[in-house]
Amino acid sequence: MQDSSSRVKKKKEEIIRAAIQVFSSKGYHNTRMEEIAAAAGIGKGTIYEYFDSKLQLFQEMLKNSLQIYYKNLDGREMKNLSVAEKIYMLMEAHFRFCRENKELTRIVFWETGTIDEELKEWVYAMRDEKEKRMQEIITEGISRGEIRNLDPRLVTLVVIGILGATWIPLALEKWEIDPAFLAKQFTDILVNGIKKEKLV
Amino acid sequence: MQDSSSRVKKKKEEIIRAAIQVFSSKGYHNTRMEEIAAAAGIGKGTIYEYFDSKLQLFQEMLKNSLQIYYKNLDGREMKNLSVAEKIYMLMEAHFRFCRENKELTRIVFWETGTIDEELKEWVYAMRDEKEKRMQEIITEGISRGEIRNLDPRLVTLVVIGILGATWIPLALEKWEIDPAFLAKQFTDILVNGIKKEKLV
Amino acid sequence: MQDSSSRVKKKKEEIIRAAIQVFSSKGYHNTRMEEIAAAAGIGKGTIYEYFDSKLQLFQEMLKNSLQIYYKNLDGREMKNLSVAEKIYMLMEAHFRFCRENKELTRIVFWETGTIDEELKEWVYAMRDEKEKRMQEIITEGISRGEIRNLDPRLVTLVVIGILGATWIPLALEKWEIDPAFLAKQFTDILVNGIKKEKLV
Amino acid sequence: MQDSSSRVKKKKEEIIRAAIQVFSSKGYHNTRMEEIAAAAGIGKGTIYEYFDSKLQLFQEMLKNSLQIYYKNLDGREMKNLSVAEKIYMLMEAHFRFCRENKELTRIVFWETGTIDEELKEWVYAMRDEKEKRMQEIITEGISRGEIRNLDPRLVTLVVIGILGATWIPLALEKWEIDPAFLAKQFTDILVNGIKKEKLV
DNA sequence: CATGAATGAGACTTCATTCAT
DNA sequence: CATGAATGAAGTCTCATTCAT
Repeated sequence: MQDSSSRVKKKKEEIIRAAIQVFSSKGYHNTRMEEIAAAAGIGKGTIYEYFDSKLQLFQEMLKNSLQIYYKNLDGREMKNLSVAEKIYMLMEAHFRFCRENKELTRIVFWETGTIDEELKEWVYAMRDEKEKRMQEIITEGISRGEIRNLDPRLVTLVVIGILGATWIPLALEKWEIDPAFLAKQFTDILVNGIKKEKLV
Repeated sequence: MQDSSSRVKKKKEEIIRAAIQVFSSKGYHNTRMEEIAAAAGIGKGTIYEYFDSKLQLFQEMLKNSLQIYYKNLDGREMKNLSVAEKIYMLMEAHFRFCRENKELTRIVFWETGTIDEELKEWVYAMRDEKEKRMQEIITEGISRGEIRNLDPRLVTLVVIGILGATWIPLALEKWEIDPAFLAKQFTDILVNGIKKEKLV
Repeated sequence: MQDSSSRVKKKKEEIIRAAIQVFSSKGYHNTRMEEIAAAAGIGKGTIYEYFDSKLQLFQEMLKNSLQIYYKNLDGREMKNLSVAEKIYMLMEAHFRFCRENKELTRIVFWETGTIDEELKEWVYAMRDEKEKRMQEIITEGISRGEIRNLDPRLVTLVVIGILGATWIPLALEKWEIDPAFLAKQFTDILVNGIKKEKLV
Repeated sequence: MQDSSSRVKKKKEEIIRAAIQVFSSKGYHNTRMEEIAAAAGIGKGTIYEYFDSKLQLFQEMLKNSLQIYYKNLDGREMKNLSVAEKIYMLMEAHFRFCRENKELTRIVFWETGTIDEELKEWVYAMRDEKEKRMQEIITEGISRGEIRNLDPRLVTLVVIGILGATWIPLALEKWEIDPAFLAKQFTDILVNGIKKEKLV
């Protein structure tokens, strides 16, 4: 039972891997099930043994990818860090992910139009949670006196925006730039802007 | 001649208006020609009197929308303004556009995947030009001593990012916020970050 | 009354002339009503003032063409001629017609697939009558002792065949050959055979 | 490999068989893909697994049919025969084919309008070759002294004409006549002419 | 379990025909 | 009468999904 269950899980992962590859380069609507099957080295019909439909496969793959992405952001211990350090770590993790997982990145940031209501809710919830956590970081920074008294949502939008604008050159073009450097620069721009007291 | 030409132009505009409506809410692939025809209050075949194909209609509509958007950004005289003022005006124009043209906004920022090579070049050229103009603003600011010695591309990405992150709540959700206020806040965050000399 | 009737007839003839032109070069199914209208220098809708439908226009045109063709064959007085002379005259008339009316020729010999049952009957009747008249010539020749005791139908098929095989190079290619010479040769072959030495 | 390839070939043949049936009775333009599918006892989409388009199916079918027809004419050994005997054999083969393969005959002699440039060349080349071989027979007959000094092209046109005029009653009507008898008669007419009394 | 041949719903597009001007 | 813009029926083709092997 354990055995059969894990074998199934393995096969699903293989298919999802192939799906990421094809979906990310051609988009949902221009991808044919046959192409995914070919990329996975299996027969067309086999996909339907593991997924109900094209849409369900796409959504499972998207969920999967988002989990990997968000897990990547969450991975580190950030308890005792300053706001600047937290933002830096978030950005660095994002940029590195984009550079190292171009296909996943495209999936995560692109085709969010192709999702049905149920998944949409889940995706939005995930996004919201991410934003909420970031807002908490900002809010905490304000209350700790590290940050000027700004609307946390706006600051969050700036951070989200930076991430959203930067994945494109990183994942679509071949912008070979050090994620750490990039994060440092953006943090510098942002933090010196939102920091309450400027060092003289 | 004048007459017939302008009648055709008018009809094309009507169809494009309907196309914006439907495409922006359902996306390219989930939109059927029949729906656009219905939205335009005409018969299915009539669209083909004015456009060669679904793709061509989409592309003409996209080009149209982008022109309106970019024209909106360009509209103002900005010669003798400071960098901060220029950024403010840009943002304010963008936010107001997003609030007032939700459908157009979705078109402009969303479905850029569904474009053939020829149009892709045009779209990218337009985007690049926008980025370039922004970089020039930044670069000028640096040389004028208004801005710290930062990589202009990175600063540009922050601005683009802010615009790109903010259209979503403005055009998809009903975020009723004053564009001028929003622009002021973001400019404040950004400019105080990139400003060379900090007030003591 | 007379006036209006003759004006209508004139217009119909103009349209038919245009129809012959277009149909003969593109065939029935690849011809659009708009093309015929353009060739006639009138509006698309005007055709429908004079003809009920595309099919009816085609059929009227075909009938017209066939009448011209058959009239051309019939034109001469052949009472007191020998069989050989009659065959010669028939062939000569046919060949000349083909050379001088290439479009009509293509219509008459080509698209006979595109005719509905009613017209089909008419066309077949016309053909049959032509064959019958030829058979009569042959039969008369036999009874007169000019021709061997052959099955008139077979001889007729040979003549029909010669006409049917020869219109192609004459009307489709540019075979510039004298119709009289051609008719003379074929008549010679048919009447005398191709064998070199006749057994005494 | 062999297996799958031969299965595909078999299926294509089945579809072509159905296509011959439907195309030959309704013509290219009046035939719907669905009808061919129905005639083949398969679904509409299945045809597209084996042929790219309606046109391609038609052309492959036509090529196929022409090959069968021409192969049928070529089949026999004719080395040491007289011209008369060669013509007889050719005609007999043609007539028998028309009687036994009415549908194929209609295809071969009818719809040659619906072919694109590439295939047109092939069809014309095939036709030309057939005419050329016939001309060679005639030319040889002349040089051997069996035939009068006539233009071989004209004699060829007579033979082609006989074949072209005779397939119609054989394949469209139900002319139940012995092909051998028919060929004998036509050969007799052609070789000896129709004139009763030969001048000594 | 795996497969891929078969399927048919569904979308685009054409063009004969209509009808308001 | 003449027109051509508008129409929608009809036909081609695609591709997600099924199911017999």
